[in-house]
Amino acid sequence: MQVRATDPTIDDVFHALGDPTRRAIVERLSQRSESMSDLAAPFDMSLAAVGQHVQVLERSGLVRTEKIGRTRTCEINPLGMALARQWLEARRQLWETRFDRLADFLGENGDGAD
Amino acid sequence: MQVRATDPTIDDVFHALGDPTRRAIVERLSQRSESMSDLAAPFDMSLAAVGQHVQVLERSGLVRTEKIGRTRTCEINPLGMALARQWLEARRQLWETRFDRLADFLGENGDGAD
DNA sequence: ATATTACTGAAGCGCAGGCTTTAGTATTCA
DNA sequence: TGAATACTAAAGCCTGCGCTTCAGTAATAT
Repeated sequence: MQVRATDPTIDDVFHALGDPTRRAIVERLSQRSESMSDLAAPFDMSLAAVGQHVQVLERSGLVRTEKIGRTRTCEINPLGMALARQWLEARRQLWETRFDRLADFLGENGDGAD
Repeated sequence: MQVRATDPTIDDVFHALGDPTRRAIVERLSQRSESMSDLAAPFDMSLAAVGQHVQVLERSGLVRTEKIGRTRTCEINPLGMALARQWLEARRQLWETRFDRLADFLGENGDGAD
């Protein structure tokens, strides 16, 4: 297989999570690590297709794989999840800060003045 | 405009966040609410294109809009962010629980036995 | 009333991306 | 050693999606 060495970007992560099949793969692997075939079995598509999804997930830092003998084991890679969480958290903080400043403003000036 | 009444799904949210332009829109709106034209100005694409992105974001519960007179103001809708965060958090908990159980197992059995 | 502004709808174009199939390559089993 | 297993690489198909343009509507400015 061999997946690129460059660090995953936020774009990689969210693009990867944008596909429902890939999210389903992440959901499965969150519960237990699995071989390619076991992972692919429940999906209504070819093994090759699932393999392509796993490659995308690997490049995005959401999944890590290791090949031993002829079977490749897939497991969750926390890095990708962390990146996604950080992005969401940063936006939330910006937005909440703004919201708080508004609340402060209303609290200082408009105290029960209706 | 008029965006559908049905509740946004996780699929809606992550599909919406999968596009870099839409994430950039969310980033801008996290800092300040903006009219359509102001929002679109910095992007290297037509107003219509940005409008389509805003529709997708609205359906996904990431953005809320209100039209007053002829200008439509766009602002962050916390719902979409919350959905995304919840999904990530649920996966993280599953994965961390597994990790902890492994640590417990190693702690109970393999204490300094190398 | 006319012109300008601010969007909105719809049609169409081109390409990325998800899937399949086929044909491999290792690895393990008998 | 030959057969089966577990992937993997590559090519091609086709749909969806991001974008454009153009035409239209409604609100505001002159």
